[in-house]
Amino acid sequence: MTAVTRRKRADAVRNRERVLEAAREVFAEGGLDACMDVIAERAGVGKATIYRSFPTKEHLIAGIAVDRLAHVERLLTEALEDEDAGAAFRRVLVAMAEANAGDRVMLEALRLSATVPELAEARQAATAALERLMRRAKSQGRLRRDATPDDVRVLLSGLTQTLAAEQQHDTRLWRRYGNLIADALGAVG
Amino acid sequence: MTAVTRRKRADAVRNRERVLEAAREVFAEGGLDACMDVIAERAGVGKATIYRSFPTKEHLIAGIAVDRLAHVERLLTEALEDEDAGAAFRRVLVAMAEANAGDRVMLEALRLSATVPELAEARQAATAALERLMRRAKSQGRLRRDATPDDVRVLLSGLTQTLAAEQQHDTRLWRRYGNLIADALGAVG
DNA sequence: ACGATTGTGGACCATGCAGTCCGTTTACGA
DNA sequence: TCGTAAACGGACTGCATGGTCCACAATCGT
Repeated sequence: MTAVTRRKRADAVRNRERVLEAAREVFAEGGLDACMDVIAERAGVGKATIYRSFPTKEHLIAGIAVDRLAHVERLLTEALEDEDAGAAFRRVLVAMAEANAGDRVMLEALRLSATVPELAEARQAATAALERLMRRAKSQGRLRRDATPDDVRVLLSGLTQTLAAEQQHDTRLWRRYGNLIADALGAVG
Repeated sequence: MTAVTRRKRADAVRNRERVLEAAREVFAEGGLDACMDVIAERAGVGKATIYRSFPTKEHLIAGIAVDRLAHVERLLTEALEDEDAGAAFRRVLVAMAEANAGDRVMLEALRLSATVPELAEARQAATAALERLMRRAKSQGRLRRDATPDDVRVLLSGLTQTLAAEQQHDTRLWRRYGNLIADALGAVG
């Protein structure tokens, strides 16, 4: 019963990273329907190895989404420092749209937050940050008063799915749509 | 060699209609991933019967999309009669958003227009009508000059996929987003 | 250096689904 | 009414894919 705690083996850690990276790429290219064999191959790893780090495909997807959400939250938190909340809001929207060029995973994956608590938590945090930024922009009269974080999610998510499914990689296009959405929500900036 | 032309059997015609109706319902509820067995069951028909009218699943989907596109084209053509093209444009957008509540098929199906010529044709016609309406709205200064029919498609399509996937049935919500998109494109009306 | 233990990979299994086959049934025309 | 050709339905096939198993290999603590 001497519970000797051994640290995780080096190859295991390395492979987990490789899998995540490969999954990001493959899902970005082919959507969430991409199959596990392809990811394993791209990662240069057996299929079973994936399942040692992620119990199901959904967990793998959620893992990626959690990372991206954390990134978005960081963006939002920084944006809160900006004097001009309207401009900051628009900037974040455009940045998110740009970042999602070729990455259709995150917003599509949010439906898993019912299944994966870790994801639900990350989502909660990001939403809260967005909420704060939007409140500030409204108080400065730079945002439609009835605009909600959910509006952002719905409009961006749809945009992402559609453009990504069409293999659209032109960054200017994504930036343009980011701005259109900002316009829709009445962000002056 | 006496080529006696017999008219199609009544049950065949009836079943084709039933299949289309069932497919519309099932796809609307579960998305295009819904499987053929379910559609057959819902239509009260054997699976093979579906394949007698539609050679592949894609053709079935395209069949539905063609109908809807024809409807949209009618809407657009009527809208062209309106004095105020800006208001008419907004009205059509909202109508399309409303009509797509619970029906995620049409815009998602457009990618099949490469495969099914009939669909490509219907799409072409609808796009042309939309183009005319938008040109008119621009000339009246009621629409952003850089707005394109493709913008409408991308924004609406995304919206549809996202809201429908979330089983959102509140019509007011769809109407609201239709208006948001109209705002994004600078439709004054 | 070496044994205990953790990790690996690819063959394997189970499942779900698009599409086909064929013996049976039904509508049409005379 | 009756013969025939068209239509039917559900069992069946083939395939793709998520997930598991286990004999073997790499790693870590001593």
